[in-house]
Amino acid sequence: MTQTPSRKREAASTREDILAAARRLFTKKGFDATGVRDIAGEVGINVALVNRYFGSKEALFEEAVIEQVTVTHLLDEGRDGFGERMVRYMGTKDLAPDTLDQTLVFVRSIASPTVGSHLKQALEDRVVTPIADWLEGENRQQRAALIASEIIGFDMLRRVAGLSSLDPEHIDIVASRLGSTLQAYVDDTTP
Amino acid sequence: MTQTPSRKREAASTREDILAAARRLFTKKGFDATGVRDIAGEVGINVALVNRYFGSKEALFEEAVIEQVTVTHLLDEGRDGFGERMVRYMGTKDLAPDTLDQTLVFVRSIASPTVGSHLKQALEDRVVTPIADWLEGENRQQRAALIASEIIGFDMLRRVAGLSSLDPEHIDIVASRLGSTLQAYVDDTTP
DNA sequence: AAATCGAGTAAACGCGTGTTTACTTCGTGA
DNA sequence: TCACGAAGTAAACACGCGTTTACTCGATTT
Repeated sequence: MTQTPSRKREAASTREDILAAARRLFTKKGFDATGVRDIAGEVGINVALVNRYFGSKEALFEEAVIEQVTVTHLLDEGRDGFGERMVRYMGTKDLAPDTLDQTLVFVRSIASPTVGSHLKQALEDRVVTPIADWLEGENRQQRAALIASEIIGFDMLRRVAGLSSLDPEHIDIVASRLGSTLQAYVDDTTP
Repeated sequence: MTQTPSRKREAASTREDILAAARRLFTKKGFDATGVRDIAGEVGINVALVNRYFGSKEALFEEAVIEQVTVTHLLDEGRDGFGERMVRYMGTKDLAPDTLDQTLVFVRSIASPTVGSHLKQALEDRVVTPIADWLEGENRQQRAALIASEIIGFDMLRRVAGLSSLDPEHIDIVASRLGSTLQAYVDDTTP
């Protein structure tokens, strides 16, 4: 009597769909505020499949987010002009991204009792330390931490807190100021 | 048969105790991760009293946290030497405060579906705008937003993410760098 | 064509949450 | 002194969460 409207029936692509939906929702609302039923609903599948494929919501976060955290692609273009390049990249990002966004997911999940510590570890191991290794000179770890704090702080206030004075239309003012600040940390020159 | 071990029976001081415990726990774990039973347990009262005195957990947060957000006391000493003074103040704060800490409660509650928007409004109205009014020259709103982003970003990575390279023992290196960066925003000089 | 095994579903479980209701206890003013 | 109102308690309510169990369906394989 009750017919079951079933899905595509392709394990691999279903898994990828879950990962994609998880990245989108974790980015948008953070780990705690995102329910597994939200994710399943977005994909159009039953809730049980999430735990079937990933074991737990926490393990899904690990694979969908933590394992994707990287910063090396931003360092490839070298140290020259890093500051302004970085600010322009960060300052013109879309306010409502539909893919994994590292700053947003970090800020919105860092307070989570479940995955907060994992995010801290990822920040140290996969963000700050690679930046420190990429730098030259002394006090690399501190300078790398300061570079990260500037970028995350800026991105947080613009896109999470929604401060309109940091909108892209004012990007030129911001880019020259914040950009030269970052560059000073990169070059190890006192500004 | 069941005797009820009752409390002090003083409404005013009980209310204050709830406020104090709420500030401590909201600071430590954020709004969503703090339960009303946690707060009541810390005070040593029944859960029902929280809603009795404050109406709801959200209203309690409003009175305990939002209404307390201010930045004017940091601006009283004037613009000279603001940068280094600010960094030394921020950089030596205790890692586990037992009182309301604005940065911690902000970062740990900004993703909350319930109070996140209230915190954004408070940041704009009670932090950034007062700083902007305190500044001189052009582009005050942007410079104020950048000052706030530097401070919050630094405090976030040091105390929320727990980056050890930003510990107080390295405060001198950080203070001269981040301090002069902040001062440049205050003085409106390109660094 | 029948058997098989994995993809997908439906439904419930146990738990914790914020909130509310009904009751008990105590200090105080007429 | 005694009743009245406020302070506090106990217990349940309704709901949403992550997770698990039992089942159905359907494509592939022999």
